[in-house]
Amino acid sequence: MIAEEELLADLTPPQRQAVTHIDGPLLVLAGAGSGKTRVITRRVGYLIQQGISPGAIVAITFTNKAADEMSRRVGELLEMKSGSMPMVSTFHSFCALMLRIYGTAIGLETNFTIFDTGDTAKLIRNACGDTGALPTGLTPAKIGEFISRAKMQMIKPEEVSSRLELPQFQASSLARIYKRYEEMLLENRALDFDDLLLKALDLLNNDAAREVIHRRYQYLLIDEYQDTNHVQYLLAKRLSEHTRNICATGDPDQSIYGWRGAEINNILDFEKDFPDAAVVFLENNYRSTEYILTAANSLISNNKLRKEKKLLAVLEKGVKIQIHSCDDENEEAKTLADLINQAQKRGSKLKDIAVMCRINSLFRIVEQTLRTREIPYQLARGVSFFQRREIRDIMSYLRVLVNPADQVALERIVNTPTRGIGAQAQAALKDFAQQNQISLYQAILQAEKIMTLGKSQTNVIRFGEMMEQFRQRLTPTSATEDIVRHVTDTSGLRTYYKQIAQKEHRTDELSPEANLDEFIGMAQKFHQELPDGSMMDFLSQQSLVSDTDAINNQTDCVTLLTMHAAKGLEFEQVIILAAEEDIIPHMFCSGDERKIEEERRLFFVAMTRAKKFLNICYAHHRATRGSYRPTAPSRFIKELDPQTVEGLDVTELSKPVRTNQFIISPRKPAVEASVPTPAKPRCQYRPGQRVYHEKFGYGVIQEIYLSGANYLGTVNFHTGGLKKLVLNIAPLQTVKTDQ
DNA sequence: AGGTTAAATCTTTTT
DNA sequence: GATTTAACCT
Repeated sequence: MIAEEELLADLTPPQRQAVTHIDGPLLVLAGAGSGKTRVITRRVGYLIQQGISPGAIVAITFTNKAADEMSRRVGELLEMKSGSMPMVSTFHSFCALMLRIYGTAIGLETNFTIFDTGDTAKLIRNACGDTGALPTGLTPAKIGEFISRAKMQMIKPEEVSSRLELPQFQASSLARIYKRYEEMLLENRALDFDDLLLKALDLLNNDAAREVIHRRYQYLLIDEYQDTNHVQYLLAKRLSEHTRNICATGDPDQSIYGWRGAEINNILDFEKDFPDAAVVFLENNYRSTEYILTAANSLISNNKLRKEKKLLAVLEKGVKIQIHSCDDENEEAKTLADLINQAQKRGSKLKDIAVMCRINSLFRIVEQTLRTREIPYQLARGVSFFQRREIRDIMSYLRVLVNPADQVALERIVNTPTRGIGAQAQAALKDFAQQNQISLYQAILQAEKIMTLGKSQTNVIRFGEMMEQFRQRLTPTSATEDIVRHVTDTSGLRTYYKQIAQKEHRTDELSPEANLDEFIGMAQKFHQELPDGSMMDFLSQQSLVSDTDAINNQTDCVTLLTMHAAKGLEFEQVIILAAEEDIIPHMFCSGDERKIEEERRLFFVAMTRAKKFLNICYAHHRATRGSYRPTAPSRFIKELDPQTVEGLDVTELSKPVRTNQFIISPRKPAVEASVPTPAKPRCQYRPGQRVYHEKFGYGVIQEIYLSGANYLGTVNFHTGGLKKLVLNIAPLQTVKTDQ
């Protein structure tokens, strides 16, 4: 245990004030890069140093990665054994844990499965089938979002039409689907992400459970408080009401999850909720150089609904922000690769560079370019691994073992790999289950009684026996890793995917089988880190991973991430791509000033991740969803203090924001195809038109121009990219290009 | 009727 | 660009 002086030695007065505050509510308004993580870590250390039991402390972070990081730092600080560490976790993980331990108090089966968005969509699809209503124009995913929003506002199915403004024809069917969806969750013994929070709240409203939990946790810290939603707010109040020891840290200017129900007012009204709260402002920025901060300040000051505040620079002026104007997304990707090469020449490490984008889909071209230029990169997409077919398959097996009521998982694996239990057989099983009021799994175990199964009967019996055998292996003492390996090998999954790979003779490094092995590796790691952890805990952990969790700080490569995923991180150099209207701010905002302010905060978050170098790129044309369109630079570029930027052509910013017409590139004179040009060959095509080419398939014409006696044009093909073609004769003819 | 192919439609961010 | 729907062909 280290001495008090050591804990406080290198802190500024406000930091010290936050760290040494022990009892009663505390609000730390910490600007970007103001040493917030350090303050939280030290405060946890200080509390323990003052004799508070580590087990009485809960610190809530926004991601699991942040939780691990903080845990590590606290451990380092106090040189503690892992056994007596404070709880550091995300809201969702913490709630899941409470529910696993105390859930029986509110009648919850504690082996519940956690349903992710994919499972949820499946359930909604089924719920629509049952209620016989799929509202037109709504996808299961959309309905899922709607239900999630309703749940976070604690609106019950029967309150949908009265508490939400919806057209009547939608309200009633949505309410019906929502109701059925909730029933089905119950039947599956499953909780969705929202349920984790809601049931935890139920738990805290239960006198017996609350008393135990209150006795256990005496000090609550919540980071990124500006991004908590209403239910999390209620949880926070409940969790701290007995001691009033609540410490919230955050920054209203970094609230970027409003679309997910986060309420910025939680942090703005903290002092109303806790009138005796001590408030500490951390305004010195120790991360970024002055030019970057001045620019960030000038940007964010455009938000009208905001408390005036400034980030104060501590570091030197540094380098101005570089703006890069590019022709299209290909040139942008080239610029990016050049910037990275420059940084390498300068002596920077690749892992100190981040490439940020508003939307994931824009990374496709970037990835291609980085691969051809042989620049190693990592994409912050932790969840995508768990979306893969083979991973969902193996996880479904494990889920059924832990929770046989999990019908979504069971339906997935009953005929994967194919074992002669087809659609009719599955329907027969479901019929039998419904008639006898038993679960699908129980029906499978009673297959010998179901004559309607016909030829499939023996297959079903064999499947049931196999699953039961797996279940017997799953004892509290069995190693998770062994079960995962055993199931992968004996269920037939491995051979199934091996065969598929052979048939398609694909030899990519990320084969399904390799992914299965990687998953086994994850189970192994889990078992090493947590020898007492059960399969249930393993599955819980895997379903609550986030994109940011996948970021690896060890390997030396460029990190590609969305601006949202960048929250809480910092890099020596940040390169922002596609700073264009309709991308950031996203077209989804459509003039809604509050939404645009959130987009501005998002841009602010992205900028303030940079320590020394900040590059902002935009293109004049961009191919999105197959069609090639002109774009305009983001209004946020115009809002940056001109003194802090370099390479900006102001005239480009004053161009008309958007037209529906094709803008003719000044460098390659184009001819409007509709304008008759008498003595010249006729052109039957025009920009934006969809065309078919025998060799390249479908594509969209980008521009047309006259070259000698022929009309030439570039066409963006869905497969194969840009091609130059002769357009005045049909069919389209390819010409040689330098591309 | 079933299976293939063309056209139309929808595009954010994530625990 | 991906996915879903409509249309077409055998």
